[in-house]
Amino acid sequence: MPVAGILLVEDDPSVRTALELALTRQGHSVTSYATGEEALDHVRSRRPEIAILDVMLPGIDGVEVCRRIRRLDQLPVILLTARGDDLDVVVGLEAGADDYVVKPVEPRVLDARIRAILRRAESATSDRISFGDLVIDRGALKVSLAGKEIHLTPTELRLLLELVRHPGQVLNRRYLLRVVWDHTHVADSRLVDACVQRVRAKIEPRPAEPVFIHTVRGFGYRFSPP
Amino acid sequence: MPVAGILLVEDDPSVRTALELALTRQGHSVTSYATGEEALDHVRSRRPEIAILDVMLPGIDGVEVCRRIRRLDQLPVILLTARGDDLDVVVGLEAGADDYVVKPVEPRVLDARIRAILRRAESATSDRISFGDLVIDRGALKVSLAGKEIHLTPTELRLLLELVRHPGQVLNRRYLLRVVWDHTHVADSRLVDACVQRVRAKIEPRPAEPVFIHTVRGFGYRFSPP
DNA sequence: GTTCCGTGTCATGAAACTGTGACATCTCGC
DNA sequence: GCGAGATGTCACAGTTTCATGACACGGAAC
Repeated sequence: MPVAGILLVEDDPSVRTALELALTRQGHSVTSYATGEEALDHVRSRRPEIAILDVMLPGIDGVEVCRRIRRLDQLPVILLTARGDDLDVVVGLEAGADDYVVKPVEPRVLDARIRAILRRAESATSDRISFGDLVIDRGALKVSLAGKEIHLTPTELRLLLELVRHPGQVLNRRYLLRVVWDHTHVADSRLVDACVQRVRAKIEPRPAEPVFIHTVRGFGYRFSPP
Repeated sequence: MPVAGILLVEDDPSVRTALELALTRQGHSVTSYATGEEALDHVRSRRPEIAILDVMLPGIDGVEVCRRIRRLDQLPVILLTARGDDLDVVVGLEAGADDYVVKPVEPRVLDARIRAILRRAESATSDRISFGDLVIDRGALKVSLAGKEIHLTPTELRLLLELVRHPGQVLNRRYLLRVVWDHTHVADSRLVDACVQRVRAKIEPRPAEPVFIHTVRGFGYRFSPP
């Protein structure tokens, strides 16, 4: 795994120092700033591999920094949001963030997310990803199973792609509703379940015993290759 | 450290046997083949955790096997190359190998490389913590003991995660009721105890003498690794 | 208009989960 | 050793959660 050049933006000095220290210990090379302006300069001149932005910043806030970074570069971005601030998540993802992490964050968790995203960014050069018989072509938006092409509807495809984006991770229904469907939906609904069933019916050899999309009772669904 | 399912491909029977024996002794589970074709079949059907490929093979050579494995899966690959053959190394890394080892190889060295790569692969996708034999993956919401996956129900999992979040600290029943259950529960019941008992039954080798979740009489429970 | 497709909702039944309370067992102070 | 209080153990039924299939609605294609 490559040692990453990380750009960290966090205005609280104690949090910033703590994170910088922790990430350095994990083997990353970190540069940190307190404001978005400095960070944007850094992106332009130094080309870091990944940016970690606190959402609440003086001056330009983290989401706006994320948006401007997107205009400059394909740099992966992780947003740090205050606990339970759902709105931030929606806006952040819309601004093009690759992931978000709720503060206070454990260094171990942040490190895991960084590595996952870097790995994802690495493998994103090839638009095709395969899990055994299942091949997903993200460029052509085509899915095939054992060489045979499978037709997925737009919603089904978005759901599958979102699950595949986080292989092995459990994604809960609220998150899926927000990301796969648009913003405001009734929380209590079996909509996600129904869509998962539809995808399973198409990609699972035996939908009753799924090998790709697993149900995690009480939490959500997890994509993990057989 | 997890016991790895290793796929070994080496056409020289004496080298193959020697390596297989050595790796098995180090605690790995090894399957070996003499040709790339058999190996690819194995990857498709059995999903090993890591592949070790000799570069010089009859039929499809090791580098090509590596390339094809890459198309199938994100499986880590170690290439075995003959001494001093620089060209192989470059080609091998281009084919997507994670590491290469020069023959003749000392089992101890090979084992170290294997463990390093597995550790990397492990921490790359998910955040997990381990306490001895007990491994808790908070991203995948999976718990395993001595490599064997353990199924916990939602409440059991929430309880365990809460205890693990505060290792070494005593958490009282009122606190656990509030955090793990929804605050609307009577303080005086055997609820917490029953749930702790259920978790113990699953993760403790000998539930009667717990090594993970300890009872602190009069106060509550404490998670502390053995 | 009609037809077809995509999608959200709902009813149903099966399976899994969980609170409860009775009772057993343990621990500690005496 | 005894007793009281604390904790462990267990079974079971009510509840929750999910899979499944049917259905209705709206929009796009024709």
